[in-house]
Amino acid sequence: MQTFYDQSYSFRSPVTSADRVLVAVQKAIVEGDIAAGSKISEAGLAKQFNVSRAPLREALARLERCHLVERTPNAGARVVTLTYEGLIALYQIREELEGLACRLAAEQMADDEIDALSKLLEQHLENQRVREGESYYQEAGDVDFHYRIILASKNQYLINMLCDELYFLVRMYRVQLGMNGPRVSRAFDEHKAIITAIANRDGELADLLMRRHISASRKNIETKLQAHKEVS
Amino acid sequence: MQTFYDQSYSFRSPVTSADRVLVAVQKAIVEGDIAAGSKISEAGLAKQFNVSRAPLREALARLERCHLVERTPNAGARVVTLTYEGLIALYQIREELEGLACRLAAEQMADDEIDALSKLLEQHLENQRVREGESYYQEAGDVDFHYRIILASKNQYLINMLCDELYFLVRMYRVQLGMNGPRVSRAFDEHKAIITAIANRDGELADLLMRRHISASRKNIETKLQAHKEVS
DNA sequence: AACAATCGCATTGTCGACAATTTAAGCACT
DNA sequence: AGTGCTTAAATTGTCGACAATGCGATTGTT
Repeated sequence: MQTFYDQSYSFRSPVTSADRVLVAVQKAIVEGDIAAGSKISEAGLAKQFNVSRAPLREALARLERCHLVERTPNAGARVVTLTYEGLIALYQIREELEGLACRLAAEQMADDEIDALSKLLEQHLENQRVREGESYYQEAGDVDFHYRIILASKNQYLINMLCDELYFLVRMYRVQLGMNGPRVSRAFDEHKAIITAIANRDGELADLLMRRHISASRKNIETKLQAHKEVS
Repeated sequence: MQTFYDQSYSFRSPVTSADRVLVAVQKAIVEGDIAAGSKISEAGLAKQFNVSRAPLREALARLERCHLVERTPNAGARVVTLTYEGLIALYQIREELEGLACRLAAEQMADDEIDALSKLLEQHLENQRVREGESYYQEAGDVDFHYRIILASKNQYLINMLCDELYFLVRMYRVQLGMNGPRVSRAFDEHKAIITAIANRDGELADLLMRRHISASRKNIETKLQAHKEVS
């Protein structure tokens, strides 16, 4: 599938070995293969990926940039922990920035881009029906949907912040706490409404709908996080 | 003067030599001592600061993080150039995020913090009267004002994005394009109105006023940038 | 003279070793 | 037993050298 990921920094094809290590560790953290809250050993990871510590440290710096690890001088790096406060803080910002992205997209998106996005959504709906219950496709589709709108905003800082700095953390919450049930089909409807608003060049409405969409998504994860806390 | 800068990453006291190089190069870029658009030589800068290339590259990675340099793999780093489009994009985001910060501050700021900020503003007004025309103090005062509100939001991502990632670029536009004239005294009035709204716990109004304040600031710099372009 | 390919130089990416700092284990002491 | 100090191991920060890549000049061809 043709995506536009390469327009953002994190999704360019990895050219250097630091790039390769980055995407690998990123995936490992997001999917929980490297446990949340665990300490990261530079020597250990370097050995594991057959690189020296130099490119690994470069990767760590970028992981810090997208809030997946926290580093303290002379003490090393830890994988972040998923907390209620962090989730709220993260989604507060997403509401503002993605709302803005929608407003800008409604103004700047070309007609054929809107058509393409609309078709993409239909396609996702098909996939969803076929692969009922498998949340992976929904996840990828949702990400793709949000990405396209963000890229359509044409604001380089907005693109950088959302696609490179925040989205991996968003995915980490989703992957590790899950998203399922009736929320999935509702998300589709909300996506459709947003596209309609953009197609009508109604930036204000698109903004509002996106904020609600994200707010609803947050509430869904909130309940999961609550359940998760009660267990542990 | 007691500031709260140490709560954000960029303003912690430099412990490692990479930290020292970072703040030095940051200042040099913001103040134009390293020209905008110029290429950065790793070996050259390393020699200039008497460090090896390792900590310098760490510093470069952080400079990229705060959008002061742009790196391309195997080709090196360039200092960013100040453009009209970049200014608009930057301030679009500031409006959203600092508006949010104001809303959160109005909800979460302690009464004595509000008093302190109010007193700080009076103090700035005094300094402003004494040192008429010198924009440095105004600059520092404005930065301090915005910082306190951002920190009061208690949102770690918001604090990180605004204080660590965007503010150096904002300062670069201000320092290199200047801020002066009647805008200075108006900014004071706008600051006062914002504090009043926060003191009244009116988050919605504080949000609106901050957006307007930033919008006005943007317009001011826009004209400077236009004049600057016509010359060159 | 314009263009293409090749070569050489400069710059960036990576490595392994050393220095500095933190952490924790061991020991003395209360 | 618990607490504080001392010391050793482990980890991070830094360095200088080498490898790989990109850029520019030179040369040869049309």
